[in-house]
Amino acid sequence: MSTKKLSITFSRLDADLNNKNNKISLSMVAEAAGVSKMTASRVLRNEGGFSPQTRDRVLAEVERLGYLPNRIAAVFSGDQKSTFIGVSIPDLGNEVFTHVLEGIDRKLSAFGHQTVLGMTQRVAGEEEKWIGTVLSWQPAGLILTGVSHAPRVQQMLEAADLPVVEIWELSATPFDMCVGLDHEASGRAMGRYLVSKGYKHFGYVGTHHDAANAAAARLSGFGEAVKAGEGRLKKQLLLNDVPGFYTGYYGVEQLLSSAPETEVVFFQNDNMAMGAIQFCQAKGISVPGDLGIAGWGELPIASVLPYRLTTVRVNHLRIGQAAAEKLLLRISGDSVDPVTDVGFQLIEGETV
Amino acid sequence: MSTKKLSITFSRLDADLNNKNNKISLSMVAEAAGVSKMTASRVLRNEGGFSPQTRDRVLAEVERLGYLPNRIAAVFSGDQKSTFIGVSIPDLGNEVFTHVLEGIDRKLSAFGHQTVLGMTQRVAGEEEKWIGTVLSWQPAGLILTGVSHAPRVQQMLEAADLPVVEIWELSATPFDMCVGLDHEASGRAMGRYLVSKGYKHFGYVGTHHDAANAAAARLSGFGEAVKAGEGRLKKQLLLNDVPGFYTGYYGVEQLLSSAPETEVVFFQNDNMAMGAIQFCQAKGISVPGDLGIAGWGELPIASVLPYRLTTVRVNHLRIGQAAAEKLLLRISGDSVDPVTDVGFQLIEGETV
DNA sequence: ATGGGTTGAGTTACCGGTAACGTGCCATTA
DNA sequence: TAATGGCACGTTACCGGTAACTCAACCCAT
Repeated sequence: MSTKKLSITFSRLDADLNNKNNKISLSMVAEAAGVSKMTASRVLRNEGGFSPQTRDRVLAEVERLGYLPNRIAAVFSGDQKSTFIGVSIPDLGNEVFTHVLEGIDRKLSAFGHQTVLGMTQRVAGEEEKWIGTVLSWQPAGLILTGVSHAPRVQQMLEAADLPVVEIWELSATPFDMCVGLDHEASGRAMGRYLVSKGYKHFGYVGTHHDAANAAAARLSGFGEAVKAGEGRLKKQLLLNDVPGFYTGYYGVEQLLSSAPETEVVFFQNDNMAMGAIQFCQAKGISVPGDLGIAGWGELPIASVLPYRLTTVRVNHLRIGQAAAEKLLLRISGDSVDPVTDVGFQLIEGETV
Repeated sequence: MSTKKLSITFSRLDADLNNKNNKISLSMVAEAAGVSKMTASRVLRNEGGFSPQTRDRVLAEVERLGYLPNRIAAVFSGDQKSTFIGVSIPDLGNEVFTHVLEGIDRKLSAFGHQTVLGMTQRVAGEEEKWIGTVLSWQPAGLILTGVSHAPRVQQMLEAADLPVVEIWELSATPFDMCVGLDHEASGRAMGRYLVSKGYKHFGYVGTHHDAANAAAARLSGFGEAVKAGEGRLKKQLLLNDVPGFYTGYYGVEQLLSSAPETEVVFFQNDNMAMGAIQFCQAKGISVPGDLGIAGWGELPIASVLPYRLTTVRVNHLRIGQAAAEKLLLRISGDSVDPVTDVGFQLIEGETV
């Protein structure tokens, strides 16, 4: 009996004096409720092994003291994994990825996970650095944009041994799991469609920025289809700038001045295509009469046009959701189909 | 000497057998390098108190074993704060906030912090729940959108005792710090401008969604200016939908059918204004001849129009950057001006 | 030769939780 | 009645680092 009292006294000192911050800890709650912190822990995790009265006393003290659990400590002690999911996307300026991100975060947060953002690929080597940092926080999983990573990234991911979803591009041999679409096929589809429309002289305007690999794959598929259709891809313009309205505007201007015989231009994305349309309006070039214009990615913004933009529809939100779903399934131990192809859809608009 | 060997042997057992995951821990590195883990810790933090030879041996083992530090443990042991910054924004669908977020993340990541995303305000009470969760991760600071929070949120923030920046709206008495603009003044400015253009019959179309308080403040300022200018704000339409093209399109249709005498409409944002312009084009209503249209927020997308949209320019990126800067300053202990007004600028376009 | 400061370590205790195990107490049951 | 078992807790040890302290060796000045 006397030992017990001594123990309580010590516990009080421990709980009240030793916390550096003035935060309420579990032992303080436990002490206030007159139980051991293990019992308090059991109550909070609803693990069983306590009486209703004890439960009520503990919960009352939690409420009264405004106790907030320290998840850092819990992770540290427990299963060694946090509820963080690291999500790396190249850029938020690109509207496409904001939709992907939204899809991801909606799904993740619904299941008690937190998105830790990483805007990488603006600078080379940034992804590698970011992955190192985020791994040091013991995340439950990662979602990475793109399928090509630095060799050291591969190593780190293997060592970390956690679920990883690569999104945007598709890979037959993903590192772990993969959600995206066949960009090359989408470019090919657009190429074939434009060939079928009778065009002979093709142009392409894109950038070096962005998820460049995916765009390059689209261009490759496009070029292939054009060649197969006896057309000529006269000019491929790759600007060193972000893909947006302005790059589209000036890109098409530049392309037309060096290859005026171009009949139709395929753009890296809808934003650029719309910049081009604005250029044509400003210069009195009729679309599609004088010049055909095709975009990629079907942004809702394109609906501002009085006519429908010819483009490729991709369900961005679904990419994000599917990626998050795969990750959650893997985390909960279910077996998961490693590759999901969300596909694409050619939108036959009125600009070609 | 024999004691030391024993200690090493024990340490090996400890390091190799006791780690649940197969991860490399600091003690394993230390053991491999033949030093204590404290020394290894000193080397890794470059804290001094070790010889160059020891340093090299430790770093070599770090490299060889692919050691990744466990920040969770470090935070737990050390100063009890992580490098996480919780960022709550209402919605990524709204392009405005993606720019804010980009500004935040760029700045934060440059200083070694991680953005933990929270998409709240879609559902009431969501913010409160999110704050509880994110606080349990011992973040270094928070950035919250909006200045009105649930009472429990106030309590939790006070208890957590960390830097908080409220963004978007301005508050004379912020919880801690504040970056934004005077939405009411911006609405008033637009109202005055439209009055000065000779309009008498005004309309407004917005939504209940979104950072509703800010939009409501704009409407309030707008209505005040209209009244002061002897104009009449005939119709205020508040839709229960997300503010975007479609809501703009159908909103203006609905407004005109119930108040056809309206001469000019102020929209909650540029997206809606552009939807309205599309409606007008489709219906043969001349802008600004038959109907004036004004937006808010100056989205780059508005540059697609052959004429410039009358709107209010806000430097979204700068809001994010300024918020991040304030937070970083506070974290590093500097004194910070609690309120930053990023201002706004009326863009006199060609749509009124 | 002695004392004091510096240098390069090692030792101990602890952060706030949780897993694993131990321990009274009471109700059953053989 | 004694053995048994389950319930409601308490104890201990530990996660992977770091702060604070200790300690031996060495250098230099007295």
